[in-house]
Amino acid sequence: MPQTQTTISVFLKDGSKKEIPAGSSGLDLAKSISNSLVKKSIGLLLNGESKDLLTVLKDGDKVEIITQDDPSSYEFLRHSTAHILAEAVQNIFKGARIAIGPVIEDGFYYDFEIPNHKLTPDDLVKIEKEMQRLIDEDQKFIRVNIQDVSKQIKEFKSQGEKFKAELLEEHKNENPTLYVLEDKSGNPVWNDLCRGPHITSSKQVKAFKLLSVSGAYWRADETKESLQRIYGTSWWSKEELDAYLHKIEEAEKRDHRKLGRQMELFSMHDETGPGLILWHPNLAFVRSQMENYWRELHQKNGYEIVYTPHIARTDLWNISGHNEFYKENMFYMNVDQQDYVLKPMNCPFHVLIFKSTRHSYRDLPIRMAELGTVYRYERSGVMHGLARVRGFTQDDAHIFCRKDQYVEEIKGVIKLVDLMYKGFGLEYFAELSTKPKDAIGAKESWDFAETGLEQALKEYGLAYKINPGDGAFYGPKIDFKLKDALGRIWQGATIQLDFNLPNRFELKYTEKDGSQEQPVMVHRAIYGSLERFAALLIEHFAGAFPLWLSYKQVIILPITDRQIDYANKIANLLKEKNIRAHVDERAESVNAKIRDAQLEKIPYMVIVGDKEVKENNISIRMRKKGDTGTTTIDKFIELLLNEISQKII
RNA sequence: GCCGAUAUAGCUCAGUGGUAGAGCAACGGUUUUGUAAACCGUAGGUCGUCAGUUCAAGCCUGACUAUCGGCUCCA
Repeated sequence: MPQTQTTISVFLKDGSKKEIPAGSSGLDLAKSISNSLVKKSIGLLLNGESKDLLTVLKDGDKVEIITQDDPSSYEFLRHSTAHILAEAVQNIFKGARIAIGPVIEDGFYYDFEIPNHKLTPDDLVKIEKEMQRLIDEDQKFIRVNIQDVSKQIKEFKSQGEKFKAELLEEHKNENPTLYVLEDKSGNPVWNDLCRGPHITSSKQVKAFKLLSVSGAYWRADETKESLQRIYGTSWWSKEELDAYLHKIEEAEKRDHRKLGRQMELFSMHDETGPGLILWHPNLAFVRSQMENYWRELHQKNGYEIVYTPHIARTDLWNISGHNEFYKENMFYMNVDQQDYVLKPMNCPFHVLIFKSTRHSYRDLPIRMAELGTVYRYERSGVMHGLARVRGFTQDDAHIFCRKDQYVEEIKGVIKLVDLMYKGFGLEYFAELSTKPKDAIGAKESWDFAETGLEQALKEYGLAYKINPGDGAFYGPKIDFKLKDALGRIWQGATIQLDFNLPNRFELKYTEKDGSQEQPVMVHRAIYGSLERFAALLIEHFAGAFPLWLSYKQVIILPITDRQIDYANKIANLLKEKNIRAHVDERAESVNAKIRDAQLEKIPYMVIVGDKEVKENNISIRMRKKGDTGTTTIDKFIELLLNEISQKII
């Protein structure tokens, strides 16, 4: 008699085998393991793919139960919260059409086309209320295979859901599924075309918040429909949500634009125009330290420093191709019936310097560096403090080398990047961007350039990620991303290969055998732009710069004006050692002086009263640690000089 | 550039059509202080710009400019 199989075997995360009744779902599996697991179970990692908890398991499946403790569980939650958002929006705004609603870092968004209504922050409150109502209704997420695709497309179209119809048409051969939300009595109340996976019930959404509204385009294409986007976040508990909101607040406090005003770092003015920065003394000092450090390391590492003008005749940009390919980003001017361009890049000038003498193979590599200020027309909506501006200074350099030197040169740049970032205590990681679709240049050039970059990364031993198709049209690149104190990512150094300019300017050098060869040209920047890097430093340190970058390093606070002379004497001793010391001579209480110094984020306060004068010592208060007691002036100077020279963070 | 919001004293913000307000900062005075804010007083504004509606506009309407949240683009 043939036996029907009544049990199946699945393999758990630890590799162990588990027998369960045929037809069991992931939830059944969890139940068979423990009750506490059931409570925390959210979804499955089934044979390496994220799946609903209710997915029916098959014999031989590898199953991992995703619980709330697992970071990937938030994708289930947030994606599902996005669906509830969409349902709520459609309940409130009849005729609203839904586009897409993906999970993003720490949250989600959903795009809508809402005829005749512009969403306001007040609407978010209303929508949140409706979402809460839906959550409380305990709606079930039911996965349904779309059997008849053309029928479903018709249905979407008849409902006006043109975006969903378009998406389904596109994915019709990928076993498309629909997620239906059912109310308590099992009646379908809403659905969305979706691959899933989802949580099982709306009730699992314990803590969510809608954060902002903004504009977006259908398929991120500005020629297509303009949509309204709602951003939100969602967490397993109120505590988690509060912690997240607190983190956002902390980030806002560090915003370099806010600190820029508070700490008198920089300003911008209507009279100068947008995206043009005025560096005030406090930040100008940070910049000069950045520049000095840069100069020192570049000179030590075989770079030669050059200066080039801010404008050049359009002729130059015609040769370089910028006047053709970069036109919409350039500022033009006409003087004495001559056309000039405000430089958007430094490279053509460096190329001209290279070209103005003949080069032997022995001369190479030539590494030419400049802190070059460039101007680029940026569209009006994109400016952002120091991080995105129209005038900025690049720590630019161009390396002209032979093919056989190329990999070593790239390794040299990586080493310099590593060295420079150490001075700021910054973590970073690398990304390799390869040939894009609209690339120019021969395939051999691209292959040479890409394999060379990759080889350099490997030989240097730096981990990297590949971004296929993300290179510049004229060559591949390595990007360095910096991580700040809050874990946020900033664009840092970039290394780019350029086969375009050597061609256009017909660059040559003489080889051993007398033949004329074209040099390889590497374009690189390590800070990227001094403006953006300064923004990063402000936010990373929350304005509390390390000693070597601080404009005011020490402030001396006499307790009464009897100690002013003594305070000035100490200030002079410090100044003799090139330590930037100031005296707060105001007729304020010590508490007020301390508070002001603390708000100014001055690293060291020296407090002197009658006691210190009598004992010829000083009392130190550190910005980070508070009162650290008394010490001698000599010891204090030694401490400071060490901290400065070591660039201690 | 696009979608949406905002623009009041140096800064942060209040002010729903009828004589422009607060706190901090600034300035003057008093206080001489021991580890995050002493006290009193003075001054400071064509309410982003330009037009319109109204007997009357910071407030309503429009255009422009800038900023903010995004999109797109990017160092």
